[in-house]
Amino acid sequence: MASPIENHAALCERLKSCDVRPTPQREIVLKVILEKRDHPTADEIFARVKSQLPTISLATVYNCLETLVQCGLIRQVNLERAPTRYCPNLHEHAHFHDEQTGRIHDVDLPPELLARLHEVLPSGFRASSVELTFRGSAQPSAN
Amino acid sequence: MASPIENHAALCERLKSCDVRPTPQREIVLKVILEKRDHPTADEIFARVKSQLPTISLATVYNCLETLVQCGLIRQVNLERAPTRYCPNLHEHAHFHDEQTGRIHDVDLPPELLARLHEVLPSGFRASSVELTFRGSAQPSAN
DNA sequence: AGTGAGAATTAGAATAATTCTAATATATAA
DNA sequence: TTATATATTAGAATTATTCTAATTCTCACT
Repeated sequence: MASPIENHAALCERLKSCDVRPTPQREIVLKVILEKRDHPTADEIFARVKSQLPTISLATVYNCLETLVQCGLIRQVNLERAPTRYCPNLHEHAHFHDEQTGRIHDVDLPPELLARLHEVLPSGFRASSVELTFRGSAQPSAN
Repeated sequence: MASPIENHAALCERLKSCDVRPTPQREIVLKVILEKRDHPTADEIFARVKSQLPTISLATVYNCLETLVQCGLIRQVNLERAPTRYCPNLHEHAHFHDEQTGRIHDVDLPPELLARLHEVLPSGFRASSVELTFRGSAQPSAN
């Protein structure tokens, strides 16, 4: 049902393919993010990782997250002034921030719409990434 | 050339029309934001305001900014983990964050594109606001 | 014009996410 | 195996922002 459970070898491969040394810490940080399709904060990730590797420090979690974001294995989501959240979904997508519940939902972005977005840029502007965030409320229609 | 200089009466009117008490502090905070088309941080606003009202405190600047954002007289821009910035431009627009210079540029959004964006939301999702941010570099073509 | 009640301002302390520091441990190439 | 660069660690430091509690102001009503 959920995303496939990444095993040790697969996780190492992912890291190595990005020229990142596969340390146990990085591996577990990546694993806990991939195995749940939510948007945890560094603190939440720290808690999840700690249950499997109790000696890890928060600073390491931050270091690992920075590395993983830099090499594109996870994404970073910044909403308002709230703590940074991390996102396993690498497809092009927007975020919907439900103001009632605080929950974050992924919203798929059709490629052609993404292309349209880039077209609004004045000449001379080249964007390497776009961030799109909706704020509002989601009816619990049939979730 | 720049935006029209708001005088005392006009600024008061703006505030009153939002059911906000027109205090000298709010008036000057609003004024310094309106009179320059950039995206200052609270600290920068504090500095600008202080030269005209040296007794103002940073807490008041934060309070004023919160009030002005809430009543829609200015906008808030959150980029990455950087300090919140404030924006006098109330037209629908996106932000382009130049990674080289750190500068923020406003990018106009055609209303029909804005409408298209709302269409990607699954049924049951109602967005009250959209935030669109590009990150990249801007050629200094003919700025 | 004077007054009272609620609202705004103030200085400084408190908070909280994140980054830094410097010492120790680990991974990998030679 | 060993050297070297890289990663991890605990805790201190930083920094934007919020909170606190005392003071001052604004404005509706006399």
